[in-house]
Amino acid sequence: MGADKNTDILIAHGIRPTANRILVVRALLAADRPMSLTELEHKILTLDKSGIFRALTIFRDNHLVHVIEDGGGSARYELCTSDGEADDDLHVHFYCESCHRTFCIDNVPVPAVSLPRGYRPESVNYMFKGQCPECSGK
Amino acid sequence: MGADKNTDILIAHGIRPTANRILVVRALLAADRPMSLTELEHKILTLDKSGIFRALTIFRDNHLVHVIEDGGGSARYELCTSDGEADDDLHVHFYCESCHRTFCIDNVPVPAVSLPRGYRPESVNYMFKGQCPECSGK
DNA sequence: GTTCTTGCAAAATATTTGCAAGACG
DNA sequence: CGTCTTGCAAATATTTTGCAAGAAC
Repeated sequence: MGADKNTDILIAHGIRPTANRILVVRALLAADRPMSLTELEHKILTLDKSGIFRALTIFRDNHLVHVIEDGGGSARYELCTSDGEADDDLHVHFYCESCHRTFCIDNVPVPAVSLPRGYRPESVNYMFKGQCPECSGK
Repeated sequence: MGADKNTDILIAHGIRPTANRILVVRALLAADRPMSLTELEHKILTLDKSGIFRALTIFRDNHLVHVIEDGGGSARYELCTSDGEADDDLHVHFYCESCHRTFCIDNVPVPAVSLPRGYRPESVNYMFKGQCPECSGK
């Protein structure tokens, strides 16, 4: 194992741990909610958005991040908590239409449904839209 | 009631039935799956995309269409089958990553979950991504 | 005539790619 | 040296708005 936790995460997923990729992993770890490309761009000032995008693309292909579409017209990325390709750490998300943040409802797993014959699902996304606790009280 | 079914749908939702809006309703009715703005633009040649967009915006505000985000980076619209604002006609959707179509899984309703206190959901979206029957066989 | 709607253009936002220079093995 | 990565720019794609002309009430 390497000396750095973020480095280990990358290596464990078969991704070469370059300096930029470690920055992206760190930013995702520090965030407590799924981040959009633009949000990451503002958070990682030393790295161009195309660099972040390419890192995220690799992460997605190597099952290191989930991609979810919120209702705000942009994709969001969050680190997978499970190892491997199972993607079995899925939980419900909530997009607040007032503050435009996307929350993880960590303790609410995505309920399973069975699909008709022939469909081969590879990922699933259960997303609410509405008012978050902070905004619904205002 | 008016003479035309599409006109009636619009009036029933409190939307003035202009010629362009009737065209958009007709296109949505004719499609058997949720349509993106671009798809509708190609289908309705006589109407500019901003006109379609504004019609869809009104439809959404008046609960005549659902908006779902597929995995392909664009929003899709489908007619609500229920009346009123209940939005209780929700079903699961499936986005095919090969042919980039979005399917309604009509006979699979969205399973309910309970959210933590404070969240005020207004809509919900349960979306699979993967291979559709047609593409998974290839 | 006042309000609503339309068409065109263009702004705003988001995503993705080309390419040459540099880093790495 | 050959491959992978980076940074900058720019091309795409999508969504949204401004505004003047026209239609509806």
